[in-house]
Amino acid sequence: MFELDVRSRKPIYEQLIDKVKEMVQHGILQADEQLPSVRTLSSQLTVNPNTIQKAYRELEREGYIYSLQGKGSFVSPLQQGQNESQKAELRNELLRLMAEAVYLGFTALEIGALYRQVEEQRERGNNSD
Amino acid sequence: MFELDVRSRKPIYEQLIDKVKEMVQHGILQADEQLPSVRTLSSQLTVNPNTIQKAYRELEREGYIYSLQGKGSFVSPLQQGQNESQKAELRNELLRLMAEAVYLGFTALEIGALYRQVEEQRERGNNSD
Amino acid sequence: MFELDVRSRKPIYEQLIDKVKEMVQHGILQADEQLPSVRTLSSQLTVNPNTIQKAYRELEREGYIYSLQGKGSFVSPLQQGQNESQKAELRNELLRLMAEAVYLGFTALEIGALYRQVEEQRERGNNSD
Amino acid sequence: MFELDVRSRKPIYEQLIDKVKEMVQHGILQADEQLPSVRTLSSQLTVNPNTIQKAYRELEREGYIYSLQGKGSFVSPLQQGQNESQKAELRNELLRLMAEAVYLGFTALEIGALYRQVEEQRERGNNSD
DNA sequence: GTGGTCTAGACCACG
DNA sequence: GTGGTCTAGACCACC
Repeated sequence: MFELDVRSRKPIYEQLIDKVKEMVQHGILQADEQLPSVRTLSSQLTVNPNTIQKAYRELEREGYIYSLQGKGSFVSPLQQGQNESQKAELRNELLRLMAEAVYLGFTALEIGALYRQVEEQRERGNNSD
Repeated sequence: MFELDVRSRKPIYEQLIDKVKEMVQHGILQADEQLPSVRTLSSQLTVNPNTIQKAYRELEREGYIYSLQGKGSFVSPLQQGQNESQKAELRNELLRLMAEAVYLGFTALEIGALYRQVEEQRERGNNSD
Repeated sequence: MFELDVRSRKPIYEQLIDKVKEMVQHGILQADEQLPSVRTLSSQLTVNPNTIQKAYRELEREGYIYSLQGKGSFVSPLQQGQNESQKAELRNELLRLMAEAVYLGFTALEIGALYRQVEEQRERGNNSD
Repeated sequence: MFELDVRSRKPIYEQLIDKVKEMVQHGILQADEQLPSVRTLSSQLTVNPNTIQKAYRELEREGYIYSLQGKGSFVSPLQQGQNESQKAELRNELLRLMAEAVYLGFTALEIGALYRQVEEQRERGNNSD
């Protein structure tokens, strides 16, 4: 289900966060769908439970998932228009990366193509409901 | 000249790398212009010389600056069309952030605006020669 | 295990890099085998941890080793056919040294013998699995 | 005459040493031919005289050139079969580089081709006497 | 003067 | 436990 690269320089818990976000964004994980438990995922991925815990906690903080005491973790329904500070931070990151991309020679066309790629993946996910 | 946040979670040397890149990308630092010496910057920022050196070394590795032995560090002239692996990595990062942005409700217009903002800053830098 | 010459003109971290490469090339260190930790090696060699870390970091950059977060450093399995720029640089170095060797009177036979020596050490290492 | 890369990480004096050796090995500089004076070369290359001095001193130490008091520096005639310690050191360097080359996937054919390339350049130089 | 190497030792992030 | 970051400060190589 999740594929992690333990050799990567990126911390495992961050990789896990990104994977879950990606699946939520692509509609692979639907709203209110239950996520695997910490214990299950830990043994499936042969990763320390604390690492899974840390990823879930961060996903909850960012509003991607919510947890019910004793029941488990679930995907949050999309709530657009909130998280203004989160959006501001993301905007800065995007600016930084775009500036670097333009400097390295990316054209407006290439960047536009990246955007369209994102849109397509999103629609494909939504149609498979 | 450079403003650092020593309390940030982002390492000082990375903050410095980003600042220098930004100034190069915006044309604030021009090609072949000399950067402050490791020692000078170290005392200006009250940061250890090794930390500055680490940042400069990474900037050199990424092709943003070069150093002349016994003379100091200088801004590299722009050489587009190289660093293919660097560009591939950047493309992935951009995809990831855009997907997150779209999910959080950014519209195509907003993202286009970010791109135009990058372009404007670049032109403003180049015109101030 | 490793012998260093602290009085040599060659930096300690470079000596260490060369030693590790040699042991990997000769099969003394096998793929996915764990290297001594930075701290352990540091105290064994009575060399500062930062110096060991610098060597390990460069070895990782060159693809000879990889590190698992919180677990340690390990020998990379051999992946031929990559690192084209690395190979190009090496080719130039070899050309330079061979030209010097020929000038100093090395015969084709002697140089061929060196090559066979390399091959033999490699096979001896692989057979001792 | 000499082309130096001041941006290279390799010290200028070493680059100069290599260039002179190369020209001697290829027969471009003939035995007993006079080299440019330190002062001349210094202004031609816009390099510090001390740097040229250092290169010439090292070339003399290695037996590539000799200097006559007040007259200048001259190319040494080839004296094969001497410098045993020099040859031993060179043999070690060659072994080290070849081992790395083989590890990175160089074939015996490729290495043989490098040797033939050296031989050809040598003959071309000798025929142009 | 410049950057490069190294030490001694603290603190943090990750698992 | 592991490696990663940072400081304070010494010494060296290069120009």
